[in-house]
Amino acid sequence: MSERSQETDSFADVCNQLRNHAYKLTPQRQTILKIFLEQGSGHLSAEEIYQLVKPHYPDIGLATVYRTLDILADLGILQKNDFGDGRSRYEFSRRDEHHHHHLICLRCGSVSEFDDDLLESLETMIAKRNKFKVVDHVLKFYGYCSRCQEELNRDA
Amino acid sequence: MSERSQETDSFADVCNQLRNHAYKLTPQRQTILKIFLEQGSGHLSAEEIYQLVKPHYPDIGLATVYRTLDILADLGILQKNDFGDGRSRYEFSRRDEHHHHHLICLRCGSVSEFDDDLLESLETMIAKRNKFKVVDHVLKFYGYCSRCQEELNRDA
DNA sequence: CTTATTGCAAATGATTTGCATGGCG
DNA sequence: CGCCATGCAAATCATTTGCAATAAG
Repeated sequence: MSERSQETDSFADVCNQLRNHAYKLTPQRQTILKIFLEQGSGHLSAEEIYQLVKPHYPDIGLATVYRTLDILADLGILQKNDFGDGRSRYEFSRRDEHHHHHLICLRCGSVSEFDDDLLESLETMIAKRNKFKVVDHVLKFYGYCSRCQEELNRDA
Repeated sequence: MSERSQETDSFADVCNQLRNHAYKLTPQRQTILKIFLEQGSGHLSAEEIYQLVKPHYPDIGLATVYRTLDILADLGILQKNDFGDGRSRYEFSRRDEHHHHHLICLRCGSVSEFDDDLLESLETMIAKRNKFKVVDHVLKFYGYCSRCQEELNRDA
C-alpha cells in the first residue's frame, strides 16, 4: 500500500522534472519510466528495456529508448552503470538517495548492492591529500556471491 | 641508471613470463612491451599503442595490438582500465605492486593515481557483511584536478 | 616441421545520427 | 501552429574474428 503511493509519487515527481526541463511528456517516455518503477530493483540494459516496453507500446524504436535513457540519466533519475559486460545498465535512483555501489559475481553475473559509510571518509581524505575536488565516484567489487561459492565448493 | 637496469629487468622478466606460458616471443609483442616500458606512466588506448608501434614496426596490424594487449592483461602484466571515454586504456603494472586507483578530471580528462590502504579494510568488512568473496575491485573518483579548479575560479 | 601468430578484410554489437513525419504544449 | 520527439535505416566506433600466409621454437 505504501509502496503503491510511493510509486505514484515518484512517477508524478519525475514527470514534473521533465516538464521543468522543457522536455515533452510523451507516452514513450512515460512507458519507460513505468517499467523502472515497476521493476524497481533491476539493472536493465537498453535492449532489455526495449523488449519490456514493446508489449505496451509496440511501435517504439530502439533509438527512442536510448534517447530517453540519456535524458533520464542526465537528470539524475536513472543511474547509468558499466558492469563490464559491454553494455550500459540503468537503474532507478530515488532522488536524495545516496547512491550505492555494486558487488558483481564473476561466475553467475548477478549484481547486488551495498551502501557505503566508510567510503565517505576515504573520499574526504583522498580529496585533501591530492587537492582533487570529488564530485562522483564509482566502486565495484568483483568476486563470487555466496551461492556460487557454495556451488564451487560442491563441485570441487 | 637504476632506471635503465630496472627497465631491462622488467623486459626480461615479462619475456620469461610469456615463455613460461608457451607464448611466442614475436617482434610485435616485444615492440609493444618496450613502448610500455619507455612510456611508463601513460594510460594508453589500443589505437594510441598502434600509432606508437608503427614507426618501429610499420607492418603491424591493429588486430595484433588488440590480441597482444589481451594476453598481457590476462597475465597481469598490464592493467586494463575503463575511464568512460568509450575505449579501454592500458597501463604497465609492475608485478607484486598492489594496484592503484584513479582520479579522473571531468574537465581536462587527466588521470592521476592514488594508492589505497583504507580500502583494504572496507573490502574486508563488505565481504564479510555480504558473504561475498572479493577477488578484485575498481574505485574511481570523478571530479576536478587542482589545475582545473584554479582555472575555473579564475574564469568565474 | 608444426602450430601459434600475423595481417587483412569483413563481421560484430552497442550506440548514434540524419531525416522526413508526427504529435505535445 | 512551431518545434521537439519519433521511427527507421544507415552510419559510427571500438573490438573481434575468419582465413590463408608466415615464422617462432
